[in-house]
Amino acid sequence: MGFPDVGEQLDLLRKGALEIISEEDLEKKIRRSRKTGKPLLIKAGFDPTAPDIHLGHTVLIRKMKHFQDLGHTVVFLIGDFTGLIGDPSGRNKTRPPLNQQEIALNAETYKEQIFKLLDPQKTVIDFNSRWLGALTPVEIIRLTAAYTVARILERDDFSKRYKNGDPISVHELLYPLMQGYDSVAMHADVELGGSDQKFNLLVGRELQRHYGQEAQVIVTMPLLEGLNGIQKMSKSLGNYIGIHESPAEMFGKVMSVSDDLMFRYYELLTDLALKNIARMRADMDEGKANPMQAKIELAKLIIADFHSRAAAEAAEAEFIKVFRNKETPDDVEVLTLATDEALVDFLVRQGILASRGEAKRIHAQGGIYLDHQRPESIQVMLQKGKPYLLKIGKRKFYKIEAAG
RNA sequence: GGGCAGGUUCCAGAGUGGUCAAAUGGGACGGGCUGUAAACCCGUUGGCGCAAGUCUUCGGAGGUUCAAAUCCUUCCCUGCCCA
Repeated sequence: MGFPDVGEQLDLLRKGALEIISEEDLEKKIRRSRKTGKPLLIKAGFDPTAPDIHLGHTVLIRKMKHFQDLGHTVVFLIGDFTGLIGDPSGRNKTRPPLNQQEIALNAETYKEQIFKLLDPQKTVIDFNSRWLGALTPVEIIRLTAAYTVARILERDDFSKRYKNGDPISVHELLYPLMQGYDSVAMHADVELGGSDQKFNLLVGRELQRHYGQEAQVIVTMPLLEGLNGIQKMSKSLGNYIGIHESPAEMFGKVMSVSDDLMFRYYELLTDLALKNIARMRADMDEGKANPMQAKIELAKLIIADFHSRAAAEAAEAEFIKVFRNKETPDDVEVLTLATDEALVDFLVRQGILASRGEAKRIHAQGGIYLDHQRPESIQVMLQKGKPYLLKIGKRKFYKIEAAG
């Protein structure tokens, strides 16, 4: 069995990609691989410290899957060595080295997550410490000689930081070189990355040429905006949807996205064809379609990828129940009460609210409900043995029951 | 080694002796509205206190002053320039 034809491959690979440098090179490589029957080697690097994949990462993983579906070899590269540096986005500092055990553990977690999209049989997992850790100081010096400071400072975030007078440590300059060397060591044909990786990926091309290899093709994917639609989705910004999250959480988070951002999510997080998405948007603009319904569909598609269709249906039903019909959800966290206690004290002691001040504020704003009523005062005594339904804001529900 | 400029509340960023728990923006949270946890509008955003008020906070440590985020000393960190 051979590979699909060249045009077909290119079409799929182009979908959603921001840039392919260069398409001619890619076409050439695909053509050759078809002729020789040898799959292309696709590289995509991941941070070893954060095996907590969110939807932002899946944009890239989905593209890996496309390559995989076409019969190419996808290498999920864990940057355990480059992780010591931390990609110089400005925020990251040098990280404490992870030990073997931690790395192995993180790798396992990664597998469990990425295999929701990728085929475990066909995915190669590798670690760049295998070759980077084996480099001698002399080899490292030779590597650093292959590139100039001025060129590294061209990198967008370096140049910004440099102009702003923000600190740049020497080891950070090594990051692009190290990542580029990975491509050399692996003889990568294609490297995938987010658009913020473009510079690093290009360095890979140059280093491969420097070491006498054919340059890799780079494919960059857009960065997915986070839930607030402003910054990119990231764990540290707290604007993400993790793929391990419960269907209910995913559903709620998708629904909280603005209608505009919804289309973006459709584009990057589903396999829906672009023209269908465009039609959906047009229908909505003409008032023929309802954005809420489309958002519900999106949420269901996403949940089906990481959980199941059934879980998606259940999450929808629950959402409608709670937020449209304003009923109480099925699963409510149960808290226990051992003795009579004033409401405020209970809220703070349980860690539901951070302080009595916060409790007071929220109460004053009408955000505390006890048995569907806004209590006169947060000093009301909760009586042991009596069941209560507590609601904070629109979406935090608790049942209070007697202890034991 | 020398000179200069900086380090502020979740983030960005004002403030340069009292009127500062500290402008403004972002984020977050609460309310209203709604077909959505969209959009939009309003409000809140250090602790304790019903409140008046009080305590802690502006890189660290000391000091001056009735009074300091604001002045001084020193230490740490960052940037720039010179060597």
